[in-house]
Amino acid sequence: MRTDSTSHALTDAAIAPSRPAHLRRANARGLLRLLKEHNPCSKADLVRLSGLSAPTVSSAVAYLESLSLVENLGDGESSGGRPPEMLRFNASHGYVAGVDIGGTRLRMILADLNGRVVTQWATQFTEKQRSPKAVCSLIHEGLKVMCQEGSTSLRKVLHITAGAPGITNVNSGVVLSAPNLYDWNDVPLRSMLERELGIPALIENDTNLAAVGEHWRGSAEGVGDFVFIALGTGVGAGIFIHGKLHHGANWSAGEIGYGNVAGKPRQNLEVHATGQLERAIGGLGIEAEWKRLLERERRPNLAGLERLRATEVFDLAVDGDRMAAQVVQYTAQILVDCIVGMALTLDPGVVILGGGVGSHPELCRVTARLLAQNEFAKPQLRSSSLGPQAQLHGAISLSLSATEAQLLA
Amino acid sequence: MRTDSTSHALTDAAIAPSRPAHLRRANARGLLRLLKEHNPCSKADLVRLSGLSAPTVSSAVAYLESLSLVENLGDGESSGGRPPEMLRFNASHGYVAGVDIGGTRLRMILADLNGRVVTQWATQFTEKQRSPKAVCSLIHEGLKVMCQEGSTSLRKVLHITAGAPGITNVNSGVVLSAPNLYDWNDVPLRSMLERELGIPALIENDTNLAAVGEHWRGSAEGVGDFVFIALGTGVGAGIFIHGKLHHGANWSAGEIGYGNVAGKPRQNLEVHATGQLERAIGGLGIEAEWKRLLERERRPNLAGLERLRATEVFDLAVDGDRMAAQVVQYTAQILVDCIVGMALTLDPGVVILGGGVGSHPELCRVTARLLAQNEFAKPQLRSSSLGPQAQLHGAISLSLSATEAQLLA
DNA sequence: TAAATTTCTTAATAAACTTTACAAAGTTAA
DNA sequence: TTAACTTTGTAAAGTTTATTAAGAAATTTA
Repeated sequence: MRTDSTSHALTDAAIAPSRPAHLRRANARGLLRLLKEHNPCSKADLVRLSGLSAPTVSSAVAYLESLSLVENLGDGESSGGRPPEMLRFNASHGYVAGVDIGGTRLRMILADLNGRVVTQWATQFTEKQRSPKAVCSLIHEGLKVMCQEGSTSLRKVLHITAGAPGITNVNSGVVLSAPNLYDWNDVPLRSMLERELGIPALIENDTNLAAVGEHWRGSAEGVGDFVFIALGTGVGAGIFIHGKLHHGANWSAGEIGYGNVAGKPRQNLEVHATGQLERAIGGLGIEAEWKRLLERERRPNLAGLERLRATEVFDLAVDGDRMAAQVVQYTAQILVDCIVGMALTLDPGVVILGGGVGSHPELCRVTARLLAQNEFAKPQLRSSSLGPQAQLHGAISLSLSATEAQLLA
Repeated sequence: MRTDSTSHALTDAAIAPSRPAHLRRANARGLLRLLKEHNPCSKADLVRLSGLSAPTVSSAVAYLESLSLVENLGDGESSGGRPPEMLRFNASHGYVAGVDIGGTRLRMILADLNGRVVTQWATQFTEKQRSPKAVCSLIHEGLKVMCQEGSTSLRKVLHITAGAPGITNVNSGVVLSAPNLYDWNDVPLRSMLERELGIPALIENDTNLAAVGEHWRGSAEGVGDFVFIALGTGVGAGIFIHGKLHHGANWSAGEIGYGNVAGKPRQNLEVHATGQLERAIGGLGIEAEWKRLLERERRPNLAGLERLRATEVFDLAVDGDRMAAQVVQYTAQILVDCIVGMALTLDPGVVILGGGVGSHPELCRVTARLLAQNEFAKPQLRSSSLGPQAQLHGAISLSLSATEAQLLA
C-alpha cells in the first residue's frame, strides 16, 4: 500500500490536479494559450475569453511577464473608455529548430515560438558525413549558422526535432532502422543530439513529420483524422487519429510500402527486401513501368525518353502523351487500391498525397477520378500544400508543443 | 471578443480547470477511482495512495458517503495501532444495462457499478417485433424482467448501451444503416430508447462493443492498440487505438468486409452489395468454398455434408478431413492477407479473432501459423475469450464509463 | 467641464488544501 | 497490569488561490 512520497497517483491521472498551486499553473497555461490564439490582446479580453476574474488574470499575466513570456505593448485603442494595455506573446523568448535527415542532404529550419520561420539552412552530405556522429556535428554546425543569421544565440534555442527516413522509437529516441539512409540500425540519435547540442531533442519518422506539418499549417489544418501518403523513392504513410500521430505497437504504423499489390502474387514480408507496393509505385517502380511500356512498343529513345524521372513522365502525360498517361493510370490505380484498403480500416476524412512523386497534380487528378468511382470508402483527396517543406514544418510543430509543455511545467 | 458568459474557454480546455471548486470534484473523482482499484481500503490507505492530506481525504470521503457512493464497513484489522475504518465502493448504488440487437434475437445483461453481472435475459424476435419501435418496447420489457430478477428497480438503472449490427453514429445516436438487421436506415435509436426507458442511453456498432468487451475483461486486457476481427455471417473489425475505440470520419472504420481479396478481380465499392472479403470468408463464403470443393471432387454427400455450417467444416478439419483442412487453409490465407494489410497500416500489438466463425480454434491455429511466415507485420494473434458475450460486456463497460463521468459531474 | 465608459487594481471575503496538534483505539513489552 | 508505542482519524489554524466589491485611472461623449 505504501507508495513513493514523490509520486502521487492523483496528479498522475488524466485530469486530476489536486493542489491549489496546480490551479495557478493551469490558469497561466490556459491564458498563455488564449493569448497566442488572440495575439495581441488586452487583459480585459483575456478576462472575457477565459471566464476568470480580472484580478486572477492580472496576477497570472504578471507572472507570465516575469518569465518574459508576455510583453506589454503599451496602450491600445480605446473603445470608449480607458485604453487597454495590449499584451503580446513574446515569440522571441526562445526558438525551436527542425531537421530533415534525407538520403543525400541535410535540411534545417529555425523558427520563433510563434512558429514563424526565421532562417533555413541546407547542405549536401559528403561520403564521410554519413555516420550518425558526423550528422550530429553537421547539425550542430547548421544550428550555429542559423542562429547567427537569425541574430540570436544557441542558448535561446529551446528544442530541436529531427526526422529520419526510417522506423524511429520516439520514446527511447532511437532510430531502429533506416535502410534508405545509410543503413542506420539502433542509433540512439536523440541522446546523441542532446549531448552534442545541449538541447532537449525529439526524433521522428520523416513521413510522420510531414503529416504533422500538413496538419499544423498545410492541407490537413483542422482535420483530426487523416492519412498522409508520401510517394517518392519510398512509399509510406503518416497517420493522424484524433488529432495526434499514430505510431502503433512497434513504431511501424504506416509502413505501407510492404503491402501487397492486386494482381501480383502474394509474398511473405522480409525485412531486407523492398516492399511490393514500393517496387510497384515508388519512384523506381514507376520509371520501370515507363521503360517496360517503351520497350513493348519499341518506341525510339528520343531525347533520352528512357531516362525520364517519374515526375517527368507525369509531365509528359499532361502534355498529352498517351503512353505516359498509361503510367499515370497504372500508378493511380494501385494507389487507389491502397487508399481504399486504408479507408475501409480507418475511415479517414481526408487523404493527402505528398512526397516528390505523390504531389504531382496529374497523379492527384487521376487518382481522385478513380477513387470517386466507389460509392463509399472515398475520403477527400488533397494534395500536399507544403511540399518538401512539410517535414521541416512538422518538426517545428512538435518542438513547439514540447516547449509549451516545458515552459510552464 | 465577447463570449457567452456561461461558456469558459479555459474550462473547455483539455487540462485546465480554473476554479477551486473544480479541485474538490477532481479529488473526489480521483479518490473514488482509487477506492475502486483497491476495494475495500481505509482512509489512511487513500491518503498514501493519493498523496493528499488526511483532512482532505476525510472530507472528500464524507462527501462520497453522503452521495451513497461509498460505504463504511466498520473497523478492519489493526496493524499495530488504531484499527482502520474500511471503506467500500457501493456497487449497488446503481446498475447499468447492455443490449445486443442481433439478426434473430435480442440479448440483454444487467450489472452493478462494479461491473458484476447480475442477470441476463434473451428472446427471439418474432416477425412483428423487428421495427425499431417494437425493439424498444422489447428492451423495456427485458429491462423490467431483469430488474425483478436482480431485486432492484428500474429507477436504479443509471445507463444503458445498445449494440446494433450496422453503422452507427454514436454522437447523434442514430443507426445509419444496418442491412444485416432489418434494413434499418437513419433510425434515431438512442433518443427512442431514452424516451421509452427514461434512462440515458448510448448506441454502438456491435463489433465495436465486442472489441470494448475484450479490452475490458477479455483477451485484450491492458492492450491499448489492437484490432478485433469479427468473423461470422458478416465480416468486420473493431479498432482500438490508444485505449479507445476508433470510429473514423464517417463512423465506418473497420468495415473491412468490403475489402479486396488477392487474386480476385478488382471491384468498385457499392453500397447495396456484399463486400468481396465478406463473400469470400463470411460464413456463407466459407460454406460456398466447401461446396465447391465437394463438387469438384464429386464426393458422395454422406450425412448431409453439403449442408454443413462453417464451424462444422472446421470441426471436420480437426478430425483430419483433408478437404475441410483445405477450407481452413483457404480461409486463413485470406484472413492473413487482411491482417497483414491492417498491420502495415496500424501496427497493432494484438489482433483478436472473434465472432461465430472466427473464434474457432482450428482457424486461429492455422492463421497464426501462416502469419508467422512473415518477418514483420505479424501482431500477436489471440482468440476471443468472451465469445458471444463480448458485445454485452462491452456495452456494460461503456455504460459504466458514462455513469462514472455522470455521477461526479 | 461633467457624466459615462472601459480598463485595471486594491481590499475584503470565500473556498480548498496543508500543516500541526491531538484524540481515539489498538498492540507490544516491561 | 500498566506504560510506551503505533496507527488511524479529526479539529483548529494557517496558506494559497480565486472571487466579489469598491474604487482609481484614462479616455470618450454630451
